[in-house]
Amino acid sequence: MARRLPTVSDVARAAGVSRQTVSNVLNTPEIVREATRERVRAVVAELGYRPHASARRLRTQRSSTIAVRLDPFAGGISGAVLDRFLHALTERAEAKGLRVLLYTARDAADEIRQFTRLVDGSDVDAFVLASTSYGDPRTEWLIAHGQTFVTFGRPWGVADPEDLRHFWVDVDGRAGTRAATERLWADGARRIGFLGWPAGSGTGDDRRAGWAAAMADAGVPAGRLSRLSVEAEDTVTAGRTAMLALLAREPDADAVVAVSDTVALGALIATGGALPVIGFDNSPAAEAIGFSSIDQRLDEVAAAALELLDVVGRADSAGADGHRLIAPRVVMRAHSAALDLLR
Amino acid sequence: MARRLPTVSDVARAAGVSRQTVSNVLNTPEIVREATRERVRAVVAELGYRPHASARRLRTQRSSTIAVRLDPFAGGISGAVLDRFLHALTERAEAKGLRVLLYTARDAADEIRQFTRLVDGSDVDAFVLASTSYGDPRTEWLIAHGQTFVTFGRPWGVADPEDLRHFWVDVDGRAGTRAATERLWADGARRIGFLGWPAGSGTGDDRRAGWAAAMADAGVPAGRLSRLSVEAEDTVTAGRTAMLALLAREPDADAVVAVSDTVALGALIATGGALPVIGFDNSPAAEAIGFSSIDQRLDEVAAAALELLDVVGRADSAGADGHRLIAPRVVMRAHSAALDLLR
DNA sequence: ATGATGCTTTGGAACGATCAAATCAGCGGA
DNA sequence: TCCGCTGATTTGATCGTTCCAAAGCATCAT
Repeated sequence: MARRLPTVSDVARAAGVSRQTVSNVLNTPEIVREATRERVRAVVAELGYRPHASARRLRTQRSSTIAVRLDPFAGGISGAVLDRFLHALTERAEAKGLRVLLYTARDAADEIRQFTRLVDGSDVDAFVLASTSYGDPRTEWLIAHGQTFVTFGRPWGVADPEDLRHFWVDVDGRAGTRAATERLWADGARRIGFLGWPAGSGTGDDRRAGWAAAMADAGVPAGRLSRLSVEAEDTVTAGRTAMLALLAREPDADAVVAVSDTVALGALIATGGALPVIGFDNSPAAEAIGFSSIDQRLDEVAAAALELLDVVGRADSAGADGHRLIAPRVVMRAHSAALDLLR
Repeated sequence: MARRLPTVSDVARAAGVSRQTVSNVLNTPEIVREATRERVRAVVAELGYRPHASARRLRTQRSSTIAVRLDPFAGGISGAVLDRFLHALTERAEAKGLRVLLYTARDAADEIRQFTRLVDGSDVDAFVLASTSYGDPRTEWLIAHGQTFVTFGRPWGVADPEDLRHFWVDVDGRAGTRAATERLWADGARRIGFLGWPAGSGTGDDRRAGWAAAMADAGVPAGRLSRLSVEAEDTVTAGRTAMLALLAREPDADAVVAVSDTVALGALIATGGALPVIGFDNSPAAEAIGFSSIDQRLDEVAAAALELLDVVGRADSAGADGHRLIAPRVVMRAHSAALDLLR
């Protein structure tokens, strides 16, 4: 095999034009006369010509590649969220002619070392980061070094979340739990509990706020609200314990919104599936076991992230806003046979 | 920012040698005199020089990049297996100075289209494929086009699995279920059932064979064996149904080995956690809920895959054998609180 | 006719690295 | 002394693409 691949010169010769014209047909077709354009295109198709990616990158000094960190396996039932995001991102990126390069890192310092490696080798021209933390050194490094990047996750706790040097996409957790709560209310539930993470995590607080807002709008007094909300770490057992605590405090609770599928599963086990529970993440476990959950619409998130990178890339990004909030979707599931068996 | 990156010429000038010598220090240090080598290395470190990846690729016609397909999200509890493999692979690849590029494809034809795209653009110089099927057109294409690749998964049903044009790594499912069965036997179980996929899938049959072998070795007669084995599709509900069928046929079954964690979860739900069940994949769900499972040791698999690519790359690969079977490990878990609650 | 105008096309150079062949220095043997 | 040999280093060419400046060439107004 190993046939020699046709080059732009081969195409040019076969089409009776110059190299540059071929290049123009590929990159800026509008400046080439129609007849020439068609002829060149025909030859390209016939020879099966494909531009040599590395040569192009060398010349243009851009790589058309975005780097994504593949996190150390997060564990837990919802661990797959990032992987699903990654999948959606890859698919969208392909459609835009972008490559997705992976890297891993043990900690932030290690990750910054990777940044230098990838940037210095001109391997990538943008980064997509997930799960940013408070005062993240990674984003600071990227900003300081003028790198293009977008994060999946708001920069919680930063003074100016609208800072245009930091582009981000996130899921509107608040809207999600709000919608879930309203859905349960519409279905007749009146004492809807919330199992959330301990206060202090931006994401967790945001999700709790959505539930609280929906309940308040429905006229539930604040005093009752605070009794209906229980905190739990993100494990199945903690979810179970929290659910039991909730029932002890409010025996007539008639539905629950949980901050994650993991916690939701704990709640389901505690009640034997007697109460409707809506989790968060729409994880494989939720699907397999058959309970309702809030879907993050990672496909939309990925699309938005790439759109933002487009914007970042262009010089005229001054006017555009640098972030997107994606509204999640509540996926209701009838209790499955498997779930009934929990009883 | 956007400082100009130092090139090999800059280093050469600063070190008072020629470009080529710098290149030699980097690629074939042994042919450079010690004193020169050290001097160049010092300058490299001082200037923070890093070779421009695309330029090198253009010249050498190799990319130091391997492509991995990110499958359309498989769904189901065990869906994360591939993602974990991917993570392990990325980590190992980094250590070897390889980049990992992702791509997606809807079907085999689409995937072959991706092959051409990646190969023609000289983007990658090896492929890692997962979950190969019988008479896989993808591997045939890769062989026909002289591409370097390794598969995670045996070429089931191929005439000569030792075919040296097809390198593969796989998990020894048979050894895994065998070990699991022996473990249960050692713990006192005597009527150990097996919940497997319908006959015909190489992987599923292999896993069943391990259980059957262990049971036969322990002296269980063939007639009883066939009654202890039940088939189930890979869903929680099918697992539950199969478990009920097994119990109807053999009411005194006292333990179960399942072909996957999904099926295992169904079995657990059916029995309320009364019988010990060992699943396969050691998925997040197994960890979260707390039941035993067979771990595929994806880290080993990834390392082996990269080793094989090394071998493939070298010309002297004639002597080496072209595959690796990784023995999985049984992870026993005490019944967790969550599991007890299933009761 | 002439030159200005706008659109297409062209040849040469450059991107940053490595390959292949040439050069150079040092050394032993004839 | 001169030649050949070995090992270390340098020079020139090249990979495939796009950028740049300028040339070609109709068309149109002067």
